[in-house]
Order: sequence, then C-alpha cells, then structure tokens
Amino acid sequence: MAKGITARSEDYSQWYLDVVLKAEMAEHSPVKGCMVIKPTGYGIWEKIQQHLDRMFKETGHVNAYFPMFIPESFLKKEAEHVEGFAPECAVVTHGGGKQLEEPLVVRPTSETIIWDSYRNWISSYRDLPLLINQWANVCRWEMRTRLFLRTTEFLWQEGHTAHATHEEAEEETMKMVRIYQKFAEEYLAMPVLVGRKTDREKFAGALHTYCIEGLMQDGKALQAGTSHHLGQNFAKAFDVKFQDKDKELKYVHATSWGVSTRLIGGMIMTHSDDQGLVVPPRLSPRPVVIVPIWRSDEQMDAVLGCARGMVEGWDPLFYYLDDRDQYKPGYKFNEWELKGVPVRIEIGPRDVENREVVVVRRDTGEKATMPMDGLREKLEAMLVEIQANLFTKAKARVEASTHTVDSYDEYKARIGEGGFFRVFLDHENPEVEQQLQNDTRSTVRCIPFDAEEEEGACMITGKPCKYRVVAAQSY
RNA sequence: CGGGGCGUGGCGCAGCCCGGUAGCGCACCUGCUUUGGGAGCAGGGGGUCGCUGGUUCAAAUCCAGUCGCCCCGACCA
Repeated sequence: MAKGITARSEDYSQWYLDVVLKAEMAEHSPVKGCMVIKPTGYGIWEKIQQHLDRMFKETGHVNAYFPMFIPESFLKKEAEHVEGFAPECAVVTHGGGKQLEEPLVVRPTSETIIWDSYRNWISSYRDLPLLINQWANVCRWEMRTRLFLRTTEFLWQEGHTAHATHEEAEEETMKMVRIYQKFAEEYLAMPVLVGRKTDREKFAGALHTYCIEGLMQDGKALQAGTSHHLGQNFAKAFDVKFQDKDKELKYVHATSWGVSTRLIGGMIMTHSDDQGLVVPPRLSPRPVVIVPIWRSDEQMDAVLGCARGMVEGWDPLFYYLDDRDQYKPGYKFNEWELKGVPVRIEIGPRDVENREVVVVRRDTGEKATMPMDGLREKLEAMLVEIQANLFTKAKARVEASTHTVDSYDEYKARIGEGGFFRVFLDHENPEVEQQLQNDTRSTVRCIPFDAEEEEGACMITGKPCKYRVVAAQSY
C-alpha cells in the first residue's frame, strides 16, 4: 500500500525494517550493528525517558552518572557476571597513542563500576537504601543486530539500588518490574506478561530476574524490561559492607533494573501497520499535526491565519502546524501517516468558511468533521481514546495468540505459528530447557506471577508440575 | 561462526555475460504552472564505479586477493 513498505503478511522482518527506515526513526551507521537515531525516533525515546524518569523519581530514585570506561579487572570480580558479559565486551587497549596499562571495557552494564563507588558511599544503615538510576549508553558486541531490537550500542536506563535486607531488595525488585508493567501498558499500550525468568535466562550474577514480556504481531515474544535481585553477590565482590543497628557489619543487598531503546522496537511491532508507524499518543512528541490546504496566496494567508488563531493558547508541544509551502497536502498526509502521528487535522478554505476542520485518526483511519470551537478538548479526549484503543486491540491480539497446550507433539506442531504457549515444563531443570530450545527454537519466556495452581505433567519429562509457564519463540 | 545477498552521484537501481568517453528513477537547484491523498513541464548541478594488485592500447566490465555492510540461523536486552 504505502510506497516502499513491504506488507507484514509478505515479509514481517522486511516490513519492520521498512517502517524504521521510511518513517525516519533510525538508519544504519557505518559501523556494523550501530544505528543513528533520527529525530522521529529520538523524540519517542525522549518521551519514554520523560515518563519513566518521573515514575522513578516518584518512587524515591535519583539520577546520577557513572563513566562508560570500566577497568577490565572490575568485570572479573563477580564470576557469573564476567562469564555472562565478557564475550560481548568492547575493550579499549590504547589511549592517546599509547597502549594502556590496563585495558578498559566499554560498559555492557554498569554494576561493577557502580558498586566500586558504592563501597565508599555506604558505611551505615543510615546510608540505605541507596536508590540511583542512570540514563546511559552501553555497548554489547552482539553477533546479530537489528535496528532498535538489538544494536551494538544502545541507550537505556539502569537502576542500581542498595538495601539493608534481602526483603527490602526483593520489594524493590518487584516494585520496579511493576513500574515497567505499568509503563508498558499505559504508555506503550503494550500488554505484557509479568513474571520471573528461569535460572537459565536470568541476569548473569543475579539471584533471580523478573521481567515483562510482550508479544509482537508476528507472534514472537520480546523481552521488554528486566528487574534483577542481585542478593549480596556484588556487595561481596566489591566489599560493600555497612554497620547495622545491631552493630553487626553486613553485606549490602542489591538490585538492578533496566529498559532500553528496544522498547521502541516493541512499540513499532505492537501497533504499526502496512501504512507505517503508529505511535501511541502518550509517546508522541507532538500528537496532533495540522495540514493546511490552499490554492492561491490569498487562501494561504486566510487558512494559515485561521489555523494560527485556532491554536492560540494551545500547548506548543501538543501540535505541529505543517505550513511548509514546498509540499502539497497529499504529500504531507502520507508523510505524517508514515511517521505515525496519532491525529491529523485538515483545514482548507471550505473549513475556514464553516469554522470547522477535518480530523483523521491514525489508528483507525476514521475521518470526522468537527467545529473549531471546543476543538482542543475534543482532540484531547480523542487522544485518550486512541491510547485506550491501541491497548485494547493489542490485548485482544495477545489473548487470541495465547495457547494452552499439554502434549509436546502438539507444542512442536504449533510453536511455529507464533504466540505465547502456556505449558507444563520442568523449568528448574536447565537440560529440559536446552532440549526445548534445540527442538523448537523456543524458550521459557517467563513464569508468570499470576500463574494459577494447577496440577500437570512436564510435557517433556512428565515430571509433576504445580503451575504452567509461558514459552515462545522470541526476538 | 555457518548460509545467502550487496558494494556504481544523497537514496534506490541498471550497465558487467560479450572491455571502448557512466546511465535511469527519486531527491536537489532555477523558472513557469500547480496545491482537499505522494503535482506537471522545461532547463540544470552532482559519481576516484568499496579497496589493492594483475591482464590489456584501453577495465565499472575480465582475473586474483582483500575490506565492509545487509539479510537468514546458533548467542544475547
């Protein structure tokens, strides 16, 4: 349909790539796996940052910034951590033309450099909890990359907190995954499963990992956010102790949690269509675009004058008046559709005369004529409705793609069609998971918090299970 | 790391088989006409053909090598 966008039904990954490129979200940089995030994409990231940052601060966190270079030796202090991350680290060996005495790792995540600082920041129970977040870039040398979903360098936030007790750290870990859930559902309009990762899938160096997991339109799952309970692993590795009320010297309990620019990929694959991007209103930098229409110069003056009068007093970031003279209206309609602006307003000479405008929704394509009086209130209500509609539609899709399966044969036969599969699986046995992956290229995405008690037999080994887990093929 | 593809104006491609002054569409610049779903006409600017070497009077084209990127899998947010 739209020029240059492959239909989803024809080739889903090509569609995704087309949308990212044609909507001018991002482009490939000269370095393998790296991307240039263009204004259309970066504006959405800024909205993500704004909303999340507020949610973090409302729950008592503050921002700080730690350096991107980490001494190689730091990474090695936590055994599981280094094993998990060393293979994908970029390492700087030279600086200022000289070989460095110790190579520097470009952070793949910041636990080590942060806990090295925390050692000096924490000495008493009065210093706890320490609730810090940072917005940063990180670097992971992945073999296979895809714009937004997995890039060599990506942007993210990483929270790193320190607590006096296991229980407090657990509470924090849970609190943050719930914040991610809220953000995914209420802002990205992306329904997610919330639960715990299996030991095989958990963060390198964590006791356990909680996650939110989305389901894309092609039926593949996407890990969209993780919250880790790190226990005392990093405190021990970096010797971070505090003196408690009982005078005892104790190791600190830690958490870390993060979401990345991958959320933008998730947003695209949750809502966008064959016409291009669809941006949920709450993530749109300017959710309303006004396209004026004219023939003559006099009409241009009249229409633009009327449009400018109409938006007087509106928040400048609520709308964009596209008064560019070098493009015709049809071109602009297509451009803004491609870029996913939630609502478009058309205003021409006829409308000026009638004191009305044509309003078009990106999510449904519906056109309606509305009076200029009281327009802003109507638009605001419409944006709320679009936001809700996107979530409802996505939710229905995920529900329709969630299957309950009991036999491994049926699982193997159906896993290729995509979707979440609720199954009995002995997820405590890593070999079972490995077999699942070998046989079906799928993994346990999460053990849902809301899994109901249910008696059943592991579909691979027959071992009795007390609840179902969710498995899927994933990005 | 295995499999596939591609490197030619900013972007997308043709030309290569069969060597002979580098072409098309879009974009860009100028002018006129246009403007309610990607405008038309006329004129114009812009390219060491990824890189290195070889063959040849002559290489985008043939030969050898090399580098890079993209896509599909195994690893990962």
